[in-house]
Amino acid sequence: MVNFTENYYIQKDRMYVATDCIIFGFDSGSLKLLIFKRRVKPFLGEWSLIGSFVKLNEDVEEAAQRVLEEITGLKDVFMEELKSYGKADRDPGFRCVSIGQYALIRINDYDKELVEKHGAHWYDINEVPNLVLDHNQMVQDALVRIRRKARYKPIGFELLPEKFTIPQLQRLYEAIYQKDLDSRNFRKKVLSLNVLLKLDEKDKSTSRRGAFLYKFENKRYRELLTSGYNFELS
Amino acid sequence: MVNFTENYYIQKDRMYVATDCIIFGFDSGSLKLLIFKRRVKPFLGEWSLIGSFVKLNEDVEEAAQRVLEEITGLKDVFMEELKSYGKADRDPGFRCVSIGQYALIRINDYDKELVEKHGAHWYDINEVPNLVLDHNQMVQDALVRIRRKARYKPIGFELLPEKFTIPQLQRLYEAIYQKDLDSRNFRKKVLSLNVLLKLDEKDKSTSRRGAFLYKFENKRYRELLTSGYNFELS
DNA sequence: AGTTTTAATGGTAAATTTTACTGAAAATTA
DNA sequence: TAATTTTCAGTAAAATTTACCATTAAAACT
Repeated sequence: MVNFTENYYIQKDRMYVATDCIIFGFDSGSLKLLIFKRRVKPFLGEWSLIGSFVKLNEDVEEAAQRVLEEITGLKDVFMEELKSYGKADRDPGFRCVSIGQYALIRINDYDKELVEKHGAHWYDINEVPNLVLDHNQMVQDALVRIRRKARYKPIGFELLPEKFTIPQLQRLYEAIYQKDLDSRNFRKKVLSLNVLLKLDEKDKSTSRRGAFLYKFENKRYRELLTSGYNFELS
Repeated sequence: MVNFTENYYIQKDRMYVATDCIIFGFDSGSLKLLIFKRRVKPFLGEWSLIGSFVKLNEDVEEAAQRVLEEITGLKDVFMEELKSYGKADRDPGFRCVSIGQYALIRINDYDKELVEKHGAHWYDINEVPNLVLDHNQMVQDALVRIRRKARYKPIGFELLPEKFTIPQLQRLYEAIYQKDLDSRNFRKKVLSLNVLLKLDEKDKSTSRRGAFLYKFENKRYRELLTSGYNFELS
């Protein structure tokens, strides 16, 4: 919510706008959330999402991208607004409306040192500890959102490396939907969407036989969209 | 966005939060939007959504309900957050983040005099004039949202009178999805959802034969939800 | 070298859902 | 009482989803 390292001088009779990032990754078959141990008061030592005030001359979206880059070293991360959190009493110190934004990142791309420097930790989505303020609510809302959105927009690919196998993709969707999928039916369905490019390479890290690698063809997807196509993967 | 009748003294070096309401109704087979001719500077005489600053001691949601009640006389209207509009330069006068909220109202319930007193007008969704600031964008975003959401949540009923006929419901969905639906298939589908209660009354205002009236059973719907049911109406 | 093991694939048949379509019933108007 | 209009019921074809079996490719283990 509020990053006091920025040394703002807070005034009680003013409205502030902040943004908080709900950062998701995918690893070892489950969704992960990146959270931070606060190093400043208030809430020193407690777990929290990462966030910042929105500056007067800065777009809300810019603020979120700025925070995310400071923490992960990544630019142009997939990020979308979740919703605003606008209860008058949500922050006991002063009045602040926070705009929640969820980010999907490829968990191996980020700058590990940078992340550790900020006291961050990846938590399995089912083991997230208590967070400050309404941050647990934000996480739950974000999960509901991506579970819905993954059905009709290809956001899942933001969580995978550029090259991935069908079984990997399936494990991702199983983690998102929290249910097992039939591998043959999943393959049939996803390939029928016509947005995956099969490569000549195999990934042999997880199986003996090895599985073919694929790429998501964003350009193709956008073209199809213009002619009434709709992505659907449940 | 900003209601200057409230006589705020705006300061350039501060952040403000406002809320704007995208108010939808349904009448004569099409979706309508309630907009206002501004009676104060700036943008005097131009069309605009209705909105207000969010007060320091007020939830964002409360602010929206307050505005809506001032204008339509209605309390407890169905309203949900759309998204925030946070571009730094969106308002030329000062820095203001607006939280867009869309409301669905039963078009005959509102207080006509009150609405007229505020210089308001219902516009067909396809004939909305130029609005101030980014308000046209808000309307478009809200339309996309309800077109999506109507598929999986029973929000449509918020736009109809408590008692409605199946053909009425169908015309509503046709207006939302902008495509014709087969009446027999629509009826079959909607009745199979098990959330409509058939009444003994008929509505004869639109046809000779008269069509049976139905009610949406919210309680039933909520019960079904708890056991893995999902509403879907396309 | 051959057998076992394990995950990745290709395929097919049953079950379910969606789509397309015809016609009768109920009331009003002429 | 005939014509008109809108509601509403049922069924067959088409498409999609689901539930399975079988084969393949490569590594691991005799």
